Amino acid sequence: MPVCAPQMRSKLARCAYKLFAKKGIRSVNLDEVAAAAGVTKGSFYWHYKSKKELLHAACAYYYRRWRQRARTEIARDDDPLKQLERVLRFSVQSCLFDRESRVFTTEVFALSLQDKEIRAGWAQFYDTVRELFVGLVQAACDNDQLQVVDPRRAVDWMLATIEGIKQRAAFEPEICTPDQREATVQGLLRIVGLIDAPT
Amino acid sequence: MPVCAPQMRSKLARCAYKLFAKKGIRSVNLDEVAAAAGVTKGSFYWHYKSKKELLHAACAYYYRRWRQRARTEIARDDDPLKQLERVLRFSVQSCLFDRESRVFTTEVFALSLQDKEIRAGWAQFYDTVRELFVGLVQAACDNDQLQVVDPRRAVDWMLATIEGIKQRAAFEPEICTPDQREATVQGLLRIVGLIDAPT
DNA sequence: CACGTTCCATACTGTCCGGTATGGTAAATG
DNA sequence: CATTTACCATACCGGACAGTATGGAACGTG
Repeated sequence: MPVCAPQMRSKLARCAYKLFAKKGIRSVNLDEVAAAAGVTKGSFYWHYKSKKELLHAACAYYYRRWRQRARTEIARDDDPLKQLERVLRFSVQSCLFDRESRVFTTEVFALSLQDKEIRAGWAQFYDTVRELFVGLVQAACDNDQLQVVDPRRAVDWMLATIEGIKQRAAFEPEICTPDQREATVQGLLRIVGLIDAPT
Repeated sequence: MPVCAPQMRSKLARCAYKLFAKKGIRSVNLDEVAAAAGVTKGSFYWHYKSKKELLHAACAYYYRRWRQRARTEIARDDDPLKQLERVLRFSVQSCLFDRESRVFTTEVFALSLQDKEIRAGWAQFYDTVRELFVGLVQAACDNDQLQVVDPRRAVDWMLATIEGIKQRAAFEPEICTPDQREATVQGLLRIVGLIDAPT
């Protein structure tokens, strides 16, 4: 008995992510997803029990990939501040230039407002991202490259701004240039340093 | 021949907004909207030619109301900086405490990624909001209450952060307190002052 | 009062699509 | 070789829902 279910299962998740990120989740039907993975809907339902389960898998795929890329960026440098800057640059890069990522996250976020499980998954992802950034800021502080009293607070502000920039990028393609990206990274670093002054 | 079409037309838009903002646009059908306005789908189609046209009307309703409220806040004070603070407080208040507004704007934004007209409407609204804030910042500068070299740039950052806070509020109800609101307003003012330092 | 116009209701159609029922084929197993 | 299991295809079902067809009541107008 052949055992290749894991491959096809993850392939379906990957294809689903691609399609969701291109056309929006609601306007992608399961026939398309199955076709993109080279099978039909009948066999799709052998691997997943519903469209929602597929969406979870697609989210997991996206989350995992984000973390991987962030780790890769961190590994490229030893200096804590540079590491922070690299991950920031990667994040801003995604917001400004990766339309698919924008579409996918926007759709997932919209769905999360109506669906508790989607929301829980997203919240958990947000937490890991935050902890990652907090760790980097903390390290830069320990290394005397940054002075931040409340790293978590500062990171929350920074992440909020990044989300907002992602939205703007959807409407104002003119801000999507490498120069803007660098300016944005520097601005974000300034927010980190600024925001935790006592209110 | 009775002429009350305008009333019912706007009533439908209002009810549509309410429902869209509560349950999400995609999960509201026209029967519901019609019923909420006290009519049936048949007569709905006498007032609107499609669901999309209704959505545009609902957006227009939301946009108009936002501007009205902002104007009201501005009218409450003469001091430019206080005016800015008031509009900021109103914006943050919406993000933190008005779940319906969050749902509606999130859904519209998600749809705007796939639909050119929705996007155009949203972009235009964003522009008016930005100009409003720029005007307030400018006035505060002229009044020597603020020093900002590039108000438009500063406002863009501020608005981005506000959008991000709106997202976080959906996941972290614990940040939705009056204290947090005030801290957020002050933090935003600091961003305005900070961000336009030369890169 | 006849007639057109406005506004509304009822009932229907057509389509999209998630999900299911069912059967087939290839490989592993005893 | 018979049988089971893993994996896939075809064909279908049924519900949800946008949009339409049609008719009726109220009111203004000639």
